[in-house]
This record gives sequence, structure tokens and C-alpha cells, in this order.
Amino acid sequence: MDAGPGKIVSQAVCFDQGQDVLTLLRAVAKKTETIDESQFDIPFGGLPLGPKDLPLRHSKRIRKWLDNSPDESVGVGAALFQAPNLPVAQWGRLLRQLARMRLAAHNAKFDLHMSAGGLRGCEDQPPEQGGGLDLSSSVASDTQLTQFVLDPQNSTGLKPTSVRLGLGKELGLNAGTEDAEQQALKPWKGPQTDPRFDLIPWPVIRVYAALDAALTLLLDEHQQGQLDDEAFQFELRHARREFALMKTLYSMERRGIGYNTVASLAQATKARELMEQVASQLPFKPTYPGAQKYFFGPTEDQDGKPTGNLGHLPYDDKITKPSKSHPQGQPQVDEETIERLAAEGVPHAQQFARFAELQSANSKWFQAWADMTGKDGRLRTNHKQASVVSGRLAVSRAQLQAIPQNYQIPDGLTPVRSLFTAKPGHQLWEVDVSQAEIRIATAVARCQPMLDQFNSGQDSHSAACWLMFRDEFERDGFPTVALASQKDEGHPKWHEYRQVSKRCNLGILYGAGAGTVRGEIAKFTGIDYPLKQVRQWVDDWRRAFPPFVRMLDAASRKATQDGWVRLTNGRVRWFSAYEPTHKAANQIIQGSQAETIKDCLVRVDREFPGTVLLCIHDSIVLELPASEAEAVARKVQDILIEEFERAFAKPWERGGPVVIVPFAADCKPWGEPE
DNA sequence: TCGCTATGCGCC
DNA sequence: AGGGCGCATAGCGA
Repeated sequence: MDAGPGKIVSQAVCFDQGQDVLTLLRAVAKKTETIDESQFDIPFGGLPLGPKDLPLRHSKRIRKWLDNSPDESVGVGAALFQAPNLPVAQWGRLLRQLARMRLAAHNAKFDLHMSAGGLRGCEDQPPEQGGGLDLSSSVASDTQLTQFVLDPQNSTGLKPTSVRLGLGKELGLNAGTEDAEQQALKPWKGPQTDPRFDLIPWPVIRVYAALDAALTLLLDEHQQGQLDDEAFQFELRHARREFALMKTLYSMERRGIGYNTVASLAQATKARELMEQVASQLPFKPTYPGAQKYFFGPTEDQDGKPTGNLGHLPYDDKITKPSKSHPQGQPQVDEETIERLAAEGVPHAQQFARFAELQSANSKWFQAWADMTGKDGRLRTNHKQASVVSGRLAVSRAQLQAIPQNYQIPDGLTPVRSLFTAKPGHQLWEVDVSQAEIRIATAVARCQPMLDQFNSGQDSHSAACWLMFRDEFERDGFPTVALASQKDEGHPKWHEYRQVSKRCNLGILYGAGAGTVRGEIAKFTGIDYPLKQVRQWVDDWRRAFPPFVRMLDAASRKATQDGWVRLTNGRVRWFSAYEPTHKAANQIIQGSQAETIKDCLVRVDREFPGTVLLCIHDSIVLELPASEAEAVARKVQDILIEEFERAFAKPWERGGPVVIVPFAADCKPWGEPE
């Protein structure tokens, strides 16, 4: 159960052939240590194991709280506060016992990590001496994932779900239980920014832990009863898919990815030096609000004294959205604003941009990821499987779905991608589906014009370019798309028009209007076309692909009328009451892609165990033995193509033949450009 | 000190 | 009416 941003306490319930609860496992962890540094302090009883590792702030906080609250429950806590852990050997017995059972857990992946991690400082020991044990083959079900499949519209939290289903009444569960729990635990747990579940005395948390364990068991029984019913075959199938995916993600997270902390920290140091040089020349605090004040703030204060601000007029299109604190909206200070200021020769604009990019690179990558890397030199992320509405995977902790492309790296620093390393004798490879979303859109919309282009070997953007600008190409003597795409001999405007077409493809399928498409074109080509011209192009695009237009309309109509749309594998994307439905088509595409890549991931993990490191929406990163790296990567490439083509193959008309939209995949060593 | 919001920006 | 995420920072108010 997630008990706050990245802070977790969870219980696993163990049962044996339907008998009563046998054992509780209480797992505690800190955000930064959930995975690569085990963090068990198990306050099962009052047997001392030595003092806890207590940060000063917590020590102070608890001491203060104890002094001010001399009631009985606190006395119990105070007695247990010093050293409440069980002997290490008991941890080992617990793990061995769990390994022999069938386990149900709410968010099983977390419990698996805790069990496998072992006790702090004992990671390399056998369980009897505090080491971990892999319990993944003992886990039989994950009640949170199953609930996500059974009821995607509601919270999958254990207590809200139980209350909703009327479970646990005999245990005293009611709508207020969760709040009561938060109230009771808060003084011990500390602030949300640094919660310490391991500092909560067992007598304080015991009742809640026991309740969670019992609820998990009740929920599991309830769900399994439902899934036994033939009417729930669909849900059963998808619950099994998610469960299999959970185990794959668990093994990926355990593995982590090699990261060169030494080089990363060297870059961090270099970045800080560069930042200091720049900052010393800036006449304002180098923050976004500071820059806003300097560039756009009044030049004089109320008394007519000069403020040192420049008093630049805000750009009309660069005002933040009105909010409570700023009903008029504020002058926006983003990259583009700064660029414009710099172009006007406004002093310090360029320097501030430089400072901001250096600081961002350090705090997001060079410093942050080095700090997060484990003692084994591996950097680990945490997948969230049941939180994204579209069905995509999300990752937290290290945001390894947003590893910067090389061109994003500030001048003078090393690309972050080059800091990822393979273990000895291995190589990193990435395999990705090319233009997945447009191929999916082609299948979903049954778009014959785009299909024809794919079948003749065109990529989607060249295809759109050809169809949108065909008249002009033909008039100028370029009668085929193949000729027009030749770099040297092609139509002089081919590349410009292809960019325009690409932005139309992506933008319109995402639900963008002409204004946004115009901005995108400007961003990628540097040419700011008149809105009227862009509107014309959007119309050209719509004329070239009538089935896409029909699909966009049909999807949003369905989402408006029914409140949901269906993905390619039958799963449903629900729309909440106030969610705009213009994005419905995009959600079908994005969600269907996510469902398909999940199946690929599980299959690749099964066929090539131990190799998968990351999955980034349409790509899979692998760590492969050097001797056969390319061969395996090619096989994975084939798997992606096969799975995507199969997922989207269907008859395009009633009783007609099955139409297969061709998919393509790229396969290359990690870090190599296209 | 802590929780919250606003802002900006990385990825697909 | 461009979709889906997560993270860092700043600033404000309790």
C-alpha cells in the first residue's frame, strides 16, 4: 500500500490451503532505500537488537513529542522506542516459512523487494543471518493488481476498496479507519518528506498492520470468488497478464542498470563550477521567480526608488494561466521567453538560461542519479503498474523513462547516456518500435491511404508529406514519392514540408489545434508560418486522411456518450466526469500501445531471462552477452514486430480479410544516434 | 519546519 | 483544447 509519495508500508498475508492467517510480514522502507538498500527494522515485539539508526531531526521530534504527551499509549511507545527489533534469526525463520506458503499481497512487488533485500547491513548473508530470499515463486496473487483490473474506475487502495466492497466490518473497518490510522501513526512517522515507518512502535501500528493483513486475505478471497465465475473470464485473463508483468518488472528492478557514478559526480562538480562562474555575474537571484522579477518587474518601487529591474513588457503569448494567487497571470519565464529576450539583446538573459540548464542537469541527472546508484553500481527505478489511466507504465525514484537525449546536455558536459554501462562481457542494446502510434492509428482508424503508403515502404511522415503536397511536387516535375525523398535530387522543399507533415501527424493525432501545430513547426524548423497557412495545412492533412478524421470524431463522441473507449485488447479506458473527451482517440492509441508493449516485455523476459533492463513506452533496453548481443537484439526486434502486427490485425470490413498493418522496429547499441 | 501550489522541463 | 507521465525548485502560509 502506498502511504504517500513514494513512502510505503505494506503487509503480506500468508495462507495455506485457505486456513486462517498464519503470519504477518511488516515491511518498512524509506523512499530512497526501497530497492537497492534493504531497510528492515522489524518491530515485531520487544526483543532488543540494539539502537535504531535515528536521524537527529527524528530524534528531536520524537523526544519533544514524548515530553509533551505523557499519556499511557505514549509510555508504551517510549519503552519500545529504544530497541524494539526481533533477533536476526527470527527474520530468517520468517522468510523460510513464507517461502513454503502461497502468498497473497496487496502490491506484491514491494514485499518481494523487501524480502529479497534482507536486513540492513546483512545483504550478502543467508536469511538466517539477516539476508534476503526471493519469494516471487511463492506469491500467488496481487490483490491490488487484480482490483485494478476488476474495477479500474475506483481507487485500488486496500482500505477504500474494502470499505466499498463491505469487507472487514467484523474487524471494525469503517470509512473512518484510514483517517484514524493516519492520526495515530503521524507523530511517530514524521513528515511526508522523510517518513520513518520503522520508528513506529509495534504496539502502535500492530492493530493497523493486522487489519491490513486480514483485509488483504478477505479481498483476495472475494476477488478469487469473482474470477472463478465464467462471466469474469476476461478479467481473469487480464489479471493474469498484470500478475506476470509484475514479476517481470520485479526482476528488472532487482537487476537495475549499470551507472558510472564516478564519472557522473565528476560532471556534477564541473557543472557546479560553471554555475558559480555564471551566477557571480548575475544581478539577480538565479531562480525562475528571480529572473521574472528582474526582467519584467517594475523599474521603480512605490517610493519612486529604482529597483534595478528591467521592466520589460511581457510577451502576449507568454503569460501564465490565471490562478488564485495571480488572477491576471504572470509573465512566463521559460526557455523560449529567455531566447526572445536574448535575441533582443536584453542583458543577462543568455547567462540565466545557461545557469538554469546546468542546475537542472545536475539536480535531475549527474548528482541525483549518482546518489541513487547502489553499492553494486546499479541504478534502480520503481515501476508503477496500476496508476496510469491510459494503461502505460510509469516509473518513479530514478525517472529512467526520461533519460535525456544527447542534444539536451549543456555544452561542456558529457552525455548522460554514455554513463550507463553494461556488466563485464556484456553490451547494452535498445530495440524500439518505429512510429508505433501512427501505425496503431492506421489500424484503429482503418486508414487505407496511410496503409497503402506503409505497404509501399514509406514511413508515415514522408507518406503524409507526399499526400499533403502531392500537387506541388507533381507540378514541379517530381511525380513519385520515392523521387521526392531523394536527398540530393529531390524537391527543394521536401525536407521543410516533411517536417510540416510530421508535426501534423503527431499533433493532430494528439488532439492539437492549428495554433499548437504552428508552434511545434516553429520549434522544430525555426520557421514561424502564419496561422492561416498552418490552418490550410491542417485541412490538407484532414483531406489526405479522412479515416483518421472519422476516428478522431467517433472516439470523442463515444467517450462523451458512454464515458469510455475500448483499447485493442478489449480493455476499457474510462473517462471521469470532467475529463475532456477530445483526447479519446489519443487514449485509444496510447493505451493500445501500452498494452502491447507490456505483452512484449513479458515475452522477452521469458525467452531471454535476465536481459531486460528498461521499457520506455515503445522501446526495450537489454543487457546482452557481447558474443551474441546483436543476434539476440535482432530476435527481440522480431518479437516486437510480430506482437504489434498480431495485436492490431483485424478485418477492416465485416466478413472481409484480416488486414495486417506492417510494423517496423529499430535495433541498435545503446547510445548510438539514429 | 512542513505541506501545498505553481512553474518548468526531461522522456515517449 | 496536444496526450501520458515524474521530478526539482521556489515561494507562501500555517
